[in-house]
Amino acid sequence: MTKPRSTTRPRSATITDVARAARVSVASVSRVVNGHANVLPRTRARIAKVIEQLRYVPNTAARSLIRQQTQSIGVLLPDLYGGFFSELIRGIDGAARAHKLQLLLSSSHGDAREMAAAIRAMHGRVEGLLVLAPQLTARDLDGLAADVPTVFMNSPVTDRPALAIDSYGGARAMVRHLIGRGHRTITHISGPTDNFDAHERERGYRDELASALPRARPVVLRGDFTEASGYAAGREIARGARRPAAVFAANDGMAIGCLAAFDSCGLAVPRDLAVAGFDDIPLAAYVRPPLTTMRVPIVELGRGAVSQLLAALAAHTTPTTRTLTPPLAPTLVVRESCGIDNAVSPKHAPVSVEGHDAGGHDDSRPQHGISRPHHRKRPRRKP
Amino acid sequence: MTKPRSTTRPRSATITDVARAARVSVASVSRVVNGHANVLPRTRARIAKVIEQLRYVPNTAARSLIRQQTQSIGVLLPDLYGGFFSELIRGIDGAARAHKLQLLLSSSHGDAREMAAAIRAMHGRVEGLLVLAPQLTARDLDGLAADVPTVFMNSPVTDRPALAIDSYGGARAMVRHLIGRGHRTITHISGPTDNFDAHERERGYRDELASALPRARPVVLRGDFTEASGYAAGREIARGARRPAAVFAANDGMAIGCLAAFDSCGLAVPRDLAVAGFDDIPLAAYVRPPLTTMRVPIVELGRGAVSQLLAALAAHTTPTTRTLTPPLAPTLVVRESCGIDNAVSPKHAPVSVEGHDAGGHDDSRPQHGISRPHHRKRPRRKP
DNA sequence: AGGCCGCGTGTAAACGTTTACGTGACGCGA
DNA sequence: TCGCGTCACGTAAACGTTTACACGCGGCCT
Repeated sequence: MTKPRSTTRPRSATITDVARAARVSVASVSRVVNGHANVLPRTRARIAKVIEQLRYVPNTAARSLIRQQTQSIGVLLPDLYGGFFSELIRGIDGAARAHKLQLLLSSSHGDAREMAAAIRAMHGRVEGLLVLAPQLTARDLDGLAADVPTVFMNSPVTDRPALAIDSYGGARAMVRHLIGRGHRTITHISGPTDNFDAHERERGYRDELASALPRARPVVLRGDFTEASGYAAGREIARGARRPAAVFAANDGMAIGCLAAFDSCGLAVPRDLAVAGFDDIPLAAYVRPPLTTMRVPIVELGRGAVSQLLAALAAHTTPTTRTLTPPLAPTLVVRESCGIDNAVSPKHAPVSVEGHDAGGHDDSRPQHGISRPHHRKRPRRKP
Repeated sequence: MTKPRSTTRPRSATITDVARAARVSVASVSRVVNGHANVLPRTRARIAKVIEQLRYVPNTAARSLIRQQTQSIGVLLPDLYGGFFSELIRGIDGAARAHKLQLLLSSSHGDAREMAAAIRAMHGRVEGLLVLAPQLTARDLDGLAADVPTVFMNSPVTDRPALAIDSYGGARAMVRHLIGRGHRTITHISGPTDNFDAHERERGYRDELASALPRARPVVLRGDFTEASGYAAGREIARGARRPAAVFAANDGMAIGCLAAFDSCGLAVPRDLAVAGFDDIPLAAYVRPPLTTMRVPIVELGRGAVSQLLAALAAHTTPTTRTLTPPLAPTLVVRESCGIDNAVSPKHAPVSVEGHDAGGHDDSRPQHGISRPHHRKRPRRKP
């Protein structure tokens, strides 16, 4: 495959090389590199020139070793599939970059053992950890990353720093909305059994239903957050004897699968039944009909987690203290999939009619309301 | 926010601590840690026990320093928005994990200067680099990561190791397909001007059109790979005087935006006109109508790039040699958005009718043809 | 004029590993 | 019994930095 022109790469220049070439000690070079004040201008210039010539870059390992810090944080995710994770990483990456931190990424962690192994592998490489592990129980999490500062996201931890989306409240809000639109029978498509968010959303659905419509019976189909599982659930609903007035899926992917299933069965949304999702992934505004959903501040979740981690690090504390950061509230985004109000023009640009919190606008996420390319913040680079 | 129980974290155990506690030298501890043979079973056991007790983990920085290797690779992406990147990272992450490599991720690099800065920041932290920079020109790329082994993905490099998707060939295949279905006027929605893939796809469109329909005039609307820009282009097409028979968007996101626009203008796809995309992102099968597109082996692209990098590293060579790895060929995936053949059942599960290369199945990507949740490889963990 | 301070620069220790080499004990054949 | 090889283990150098401290020099104050 490759032409074997086997050129052995030369060892790159060290601080000693620079010192020798500039006829100074390594200390002075170090001072110049780190921008300390007490170096004579002409000495500094001479050293800088040599650095340039030799293309010297300080060895990170040596620096980490002596300084006892790595300038990087670790991110552990269960998976990378779907719109949620890329948005989350975008948020984390942005915040990390702003603080000049490198990001060590690791995904696909099923159970607690895999997660523990990944954490061990990061030991010493990172100052702290960001962990998203909704599939782990409180028991699993207990003592998991005990000796490295860690912020858990969307996890059932009670005694460690954490940051979560208010899935429960969001689900209640959505059910309330659906009931407010007159839907009396609402079926829920839930996420994986072992998933904390899935559990919270289902709980919100059940609670709101019980409190607002005490006589209605909850109906739950189990999915796994994929479009395919939503599709399967949709087929089942369409075939079923008593078709519900509305379907509330625990995430947008399943809602979209559900839309596809209904379409394939000849059911029209929202005419025959309503469909709602959760997360407001970027594509939710572009499916047909546009999807009513709960917008989750994903990018903020990432940013917030980084901030919290930095706070813990700055305090030089073992962050075993429970932070009181309130969960991030999702906001209702009303689109056509649940029926459109008389007033609102039904067939126009995929503009979101914002719910409660119109102020919670996330400026780092591509807007999908505005359609002209030149209105966009910055052009995307890849398909 | 946090209860300020300011517990200063104890310095974690070093190899010296272990050696002292086990009453051996550091050398023996090192031997045990690294699984060398020449240590007596009972000594080994004693040391292992102490390691356990002290929860000793070798300091990565020190190890990197002495071994001159970091066990990690860097990944540089222009952005993280959209289904393409998360799939790519999935592929890279999987391959990296298989080789016990850590992943250092950095995104949002607009121009060559930002990219160079990011590369400098990774110097010494990584063994090699994976760079996806379709927005950089050959000039920009020249000498960019000169002293660290690098594999470029989808970039116009000629003298460095690289791995690319055959965007040009894919575009030609898609146009050929559209023409084969009888469409005589085909409009192209292209990607950003400065994007290599966008350029290649447009070139493929133009060339195939010129060769198969010499009398047809190419029509190109410029987008930026976002759904919003596809939506805008779709509105423009719908409003235009001479509506084309088909629209070929340079990626799926724009095609989906386009579908939304047509729907909002009362145009039916594929009845009134056909729409095709590129990439086959997971959601392409779930929009209405399901999207005909070119499936790009994204996960393989990631895996392949890792393999190539490892090969370069193993050879201890400066990989300034041009690898002859052929570009990865996309495969045509025919769905309903371009009209369905008489034979094929039009309204059923969103099954893809595979094009040429039915063998090129990617087993690590969630299948969207199979709808039952328990058929899935593994459950997804997060919304 | 002598002492002191400040400043630029150099020396060397330290960070936590890995590993080449040395050392002593032990077994075995001559 | 002596010599040699093998084996377990220890000693210390090396990796490339940062930084506390030492040092020498010049200028200012008394």
